[in-house]
Amino acid sequence: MPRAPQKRRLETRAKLLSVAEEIIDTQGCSALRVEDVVEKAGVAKGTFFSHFGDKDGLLTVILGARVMGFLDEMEAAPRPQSPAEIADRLTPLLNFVAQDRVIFDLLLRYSGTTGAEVDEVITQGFIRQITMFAGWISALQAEGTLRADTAPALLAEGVQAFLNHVLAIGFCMEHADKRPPAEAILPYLERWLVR
Amino acid sequence: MPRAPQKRRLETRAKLLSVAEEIIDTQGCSALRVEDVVEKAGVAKGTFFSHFGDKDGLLTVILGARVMGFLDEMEAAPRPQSPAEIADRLTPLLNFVAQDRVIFDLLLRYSGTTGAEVDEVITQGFIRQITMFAGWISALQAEGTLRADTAPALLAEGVQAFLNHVLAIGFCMEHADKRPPAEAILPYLERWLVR
DNA sequence: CTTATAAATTGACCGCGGTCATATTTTTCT
DNA sequence: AGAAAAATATGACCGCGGTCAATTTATAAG
Repeated sequence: MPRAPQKRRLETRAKLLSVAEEIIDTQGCSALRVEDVVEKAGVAKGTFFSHFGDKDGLLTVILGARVMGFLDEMEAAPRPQSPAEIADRLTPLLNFVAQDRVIFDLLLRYSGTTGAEVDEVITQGFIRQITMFAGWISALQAEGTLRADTAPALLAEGVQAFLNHVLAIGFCMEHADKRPPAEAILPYLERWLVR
Repeated sequence: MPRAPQKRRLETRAKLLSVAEEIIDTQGCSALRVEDVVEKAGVAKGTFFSHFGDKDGLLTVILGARVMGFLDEMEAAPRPQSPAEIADRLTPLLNFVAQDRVIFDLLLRYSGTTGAEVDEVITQGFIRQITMFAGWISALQAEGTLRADTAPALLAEGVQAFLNHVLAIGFCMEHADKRPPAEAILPYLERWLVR
């Protein structure tokens, strides 16, 4: 079994993460360059890759943590009572993902990982998200608000599909259709969740 | 206005395209390297980029043409009479896109471009595809087969969303769930298109 | 035919993600 | 404490997409 990491390693990792987060917060994910990170952190390039595998590995850790934060908020808020309220709950997460194509691309790459590799933060996030959707839907089905002819799991997957769809659309028309994604998704939810 | 390209330029372009297509057919899109293409075509690197802008530009031309071929087939076939038959019509295109992540990623990047830049082949392909879906749906609504409470355009967009969803899922679970995408999409179509 | 002008091509060069044999530091063992 | 072993860090190096000032080739003008 692998030995616990030494203090030095944890410090190096923390340094790399904090430098990277600062760059992301000030310049966005697209501007993140590994060479900048290692230079500002005062470590060698190889060290970066021994910690995170590749650039996506770093992004996975940082973005995964942020996604988890949004999921915490969603779970803390009262359960939505309608498609419109579901769209409301999604707003912060959608705006976060919509702000940068790099975020969307990275999340999408993991958006179907429901099986193996559950160690990945992002995978856990997706499972949690789908589970949460299914919980919302299931409760609303019981109250008679949503269609009851379809399993909550399938409906939840569909919500995920629409979510990715409006995000993808948003990235394509650079300036046209400035409608926020949470608004764009509503027509789909109303048609998909209500019978 | 720009002058017509010279014969030499057309030959160079054709050579680059044929070499690239051969590599794609034998080794797949992921294995396509610009340096290989220019070497096999006997042309300098800069020439490649003066023709296609970037690597994606080349892929756009080649994959766009192939997608158009699939759309031709779909339009030639008799109009589908049910969600299951819609899934049938989608099968060749879905299998094509599902064969390589690079194809999926590239198509997705253009999948919402309905406004400007209509000169792009892929954009035209998407518009054509959505229009075709809407046509199918509209006809089936008139026959009473599909739900008539929702505009064909919105239903067609939803089909597109599910299509991308099952493809994304397919790429995530490397080996598990070997179900072909056309089969995976059916439950969604039945719930989305029928009331 | 010669010269000016535009089109097409060239290849040295750069940026940046990623690798790996080597060096340094920390831990373990006697 | 000192030696062996394991963990960590290093930086020269590579692959490959992409750039651009300079060169060659084709077309138009005199």
